[in-house]
Amino acid sequence: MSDIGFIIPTAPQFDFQRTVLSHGWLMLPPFTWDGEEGALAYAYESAAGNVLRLQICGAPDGVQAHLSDSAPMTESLEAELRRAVRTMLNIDWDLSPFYAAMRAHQSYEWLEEERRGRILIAPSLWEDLAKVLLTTNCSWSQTVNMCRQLCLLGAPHPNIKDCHAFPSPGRIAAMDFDQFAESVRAGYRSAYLYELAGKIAKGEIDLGAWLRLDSAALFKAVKSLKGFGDYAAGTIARMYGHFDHIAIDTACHTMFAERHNGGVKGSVDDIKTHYERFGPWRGLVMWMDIMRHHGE
DNA sequence: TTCCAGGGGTAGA
DNA sequence: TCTACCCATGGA
Repeated sequence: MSDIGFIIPTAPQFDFQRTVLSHGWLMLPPFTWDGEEGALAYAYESAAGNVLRLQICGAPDGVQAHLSDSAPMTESLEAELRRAVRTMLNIDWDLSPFYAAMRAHQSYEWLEEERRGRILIAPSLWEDLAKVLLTTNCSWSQTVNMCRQLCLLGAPHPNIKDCHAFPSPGRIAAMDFDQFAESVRAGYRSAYLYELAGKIAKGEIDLGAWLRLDSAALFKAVKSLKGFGDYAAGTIARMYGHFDHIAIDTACHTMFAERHNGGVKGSVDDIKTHYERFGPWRGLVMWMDIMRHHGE
């Protein structure tokens, strides 16, 4: 038990900042990112129903986490928070086989050198599903806006203004649909989101079981949800450690055209064919290509 | 005004 | 399986 939080040791290949910056998730509440301090914060709703502001920073040979709102840290809460941090940063991924496989390919040395490949996710699959749905068929700025509005429906922090946890499925399911849709302003996506929340709340979907599925089964399960197609299922699969699908969206098309296809837009089959050479790592290589391309 | 963004559902061939 | 057409929203 400690008021200053705890440290989770990490393997040498782990890079906190690279993980946080692995995609746009750090911009979506209840995450906030302080780039100058290198601190990631997350409004976390504990199993006991308390909303806490969890702050996570890089530390020598590990990551350090603490509650920035002086909330008391009990032993069981610390265990819960440790699990959440491990999940969010995908700390338990072993990327050694990925780096080893990529040594056979030219122009990808930077992956291992820069310890890239680890991806930031939410503490719950429900939250990631909801967020991925909010990336479909809209600009990124709209995704951020919709997510912000969605989060306002979550349980509020007791003494930090405008700080809410991500809304639980039950919290959404308990709302009137029209009120929900008017709050989130997610267009036709609102119905898909509301339906998903309802199914989880009623126990018709067990996302805990989904976490134990293999790549093909998880992909299929996500695609069975309304509003989730190849892109969304591939994105979720990638975030949960399965890289044998390519999540093709406009960002992928743009990157592929400019980086691999002489500025000409390629077909979906062109893209799939190009990445086949990376076998089970193809989905991760494609995403790293996007991130690399984006950073240039 | 039209187009489009980290797409996807559906009807009809 | 493939193709149109439709879907709410907000910024350009």
